[in-house]
Amino acid sequence: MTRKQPAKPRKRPLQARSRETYAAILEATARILETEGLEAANTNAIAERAGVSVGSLYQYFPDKAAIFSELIIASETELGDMLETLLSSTRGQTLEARLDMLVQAGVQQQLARPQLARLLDYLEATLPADPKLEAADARILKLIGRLLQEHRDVIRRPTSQTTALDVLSIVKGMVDGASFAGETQQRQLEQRVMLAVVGYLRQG
Amino acid sequence: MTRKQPAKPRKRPLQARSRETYAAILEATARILETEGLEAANTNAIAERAGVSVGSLYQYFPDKAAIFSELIIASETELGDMLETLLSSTRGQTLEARLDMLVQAGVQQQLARPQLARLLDYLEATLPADPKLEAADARILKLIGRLLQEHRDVIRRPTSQTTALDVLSIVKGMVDGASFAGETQQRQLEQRVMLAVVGYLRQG
DNA sequence: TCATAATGTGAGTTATTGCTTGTATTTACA
DNA sequence: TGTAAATACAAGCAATAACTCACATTATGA
Repeated sequence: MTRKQPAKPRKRPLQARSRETYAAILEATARILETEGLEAANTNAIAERAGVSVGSLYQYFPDKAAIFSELIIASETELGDMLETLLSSTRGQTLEARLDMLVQAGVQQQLARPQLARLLDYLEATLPADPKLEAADARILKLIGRLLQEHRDVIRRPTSQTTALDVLSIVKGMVDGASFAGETQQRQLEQRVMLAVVGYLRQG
Repeated sequence: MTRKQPAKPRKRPLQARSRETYAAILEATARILETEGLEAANTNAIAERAGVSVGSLYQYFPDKAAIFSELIIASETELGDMLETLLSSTRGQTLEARLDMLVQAGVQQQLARPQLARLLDYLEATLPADPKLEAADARILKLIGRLLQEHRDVIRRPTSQTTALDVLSIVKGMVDGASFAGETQQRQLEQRVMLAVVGYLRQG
């Protein structure tokens, strides 16, 4: 995984059978990552846990890094979808109400599998650049940015990409810290995250 | 590194020569981690980069995980020392002024070697438990907690360990996010972090 | 029904990894 | 200066890694 170009993609799973194999590999990787860590997530172990052969694994993923990339993309796509739905279904409500939904979604996802979320965040910084991954990333920031834009009259901060990133970083940082300390109560954590996010946006 | 008890410590470096070897190993590890990532940080590579033999490495570290542990401890001790000095030298000043110093110290350290800081944060969650590491960790939280305690009259939040951890998490999260996005201007970032931290403490 | 494509297998190859061990060199100090 | 302790070296071992390939099985559709 020494920072190189992403290798050429392999065959796409077409039939139902191969789509299951593909999904099993991703889920097995996630499970190993969150229970045994990065160093335990080798391709032999992944294949075994997924109940398939290494050969099958390499039919759909050009190398190990590609599996990690796909995991991150899936996770970010999921979050992006949630945010998109949330934003359009709460149009007209107050900023605080909408932010609350947004924070809820973010905390929920990061807290559902905290070890995994933390690890994927780290991996994203070291994986070979992947346009699909960058797109999924940009989409989330753009969605947050749009929310801020729609309420710019009640926000003191400039409604820039930087502000959107700050909001996202606060959520991730606080959930990481809390879950590391063993906290699992989602509601309380959400409320504290809201304090920080709203406080940040109201000041300055 | 599959989550086991920390192995018995090896010999301590006594003479000047061995203290240099020891330090070189730590610094080489840090450099590899921040430039090539976790998977590249194997003991052979570390020894080579440090300009010593593997044998020497294993004279001072029982295993690879111990090197990482030591790196984290060193980093947290450094931050702890800074906070301690800062807190005692600013007694009597306002909360905002003191927080500003504190945030400055935190941002400075996390932004000086962002890749490394991010990686050490991740490693801390997967390394075998180490009492020294936990102590260094607890010390930082206690210092932040003490600051909050001394100004509890102007803070709306309960001055608990949780609040201290939240503050630390906000700083780490925002610096991680910003450095990932390529931001390097320390002063501006500090100001935004202050907005979040102060906003968080003033609300609720 | 049968040819072809899609999917699956896992032993095997090559390289690397964490770590040990026997030996050589340097230092402290009596 | 001599010797024991401290320090350094690096060849090499056993384990494990990423990944390939020749072959087997299953699905598709004409």
